[in-house]
Amino acid sequence: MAEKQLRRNLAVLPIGTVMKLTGQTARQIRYYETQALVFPERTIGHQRMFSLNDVDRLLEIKDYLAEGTTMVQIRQIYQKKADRQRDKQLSDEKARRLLANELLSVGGLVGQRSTISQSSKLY
DNA sequence: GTTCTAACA
DNA sequence: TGTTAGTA
Repeated sequence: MAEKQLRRNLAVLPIGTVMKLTGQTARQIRYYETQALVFPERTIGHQRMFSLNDVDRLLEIKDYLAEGTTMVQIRQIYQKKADRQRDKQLSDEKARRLLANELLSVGGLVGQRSTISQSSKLY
């Protein structure tokens, strides 16, 4: 499941393909990048390479615009979404650290017990 | 031939 | 946002 999501983030599409996929002009697509709505990678020759997720994002933007949503509003929507994802990531990391610490302490106790039992055998 | 940046009769 | 100029 995480592998699929990883592939969707692979930047493999040149702007010409994205134009056909989204029906948007190169001018628009580049403008949306300046608005931090999509984040295409760059080749060594500075050419933009978009991922499948970028295409989805562009299609979403297209719908928002069709509904009359302004660029400012769209930017805020994705900004907040990005913030929520950042917070979730942070809380996930915190949870992992807590779990890791618990496992470590349990392992430590087990180690102590075995040490105790071993030492009790010695007596 | 495609894409990029910058600029505007 | 369109379009064009000069590049890479």
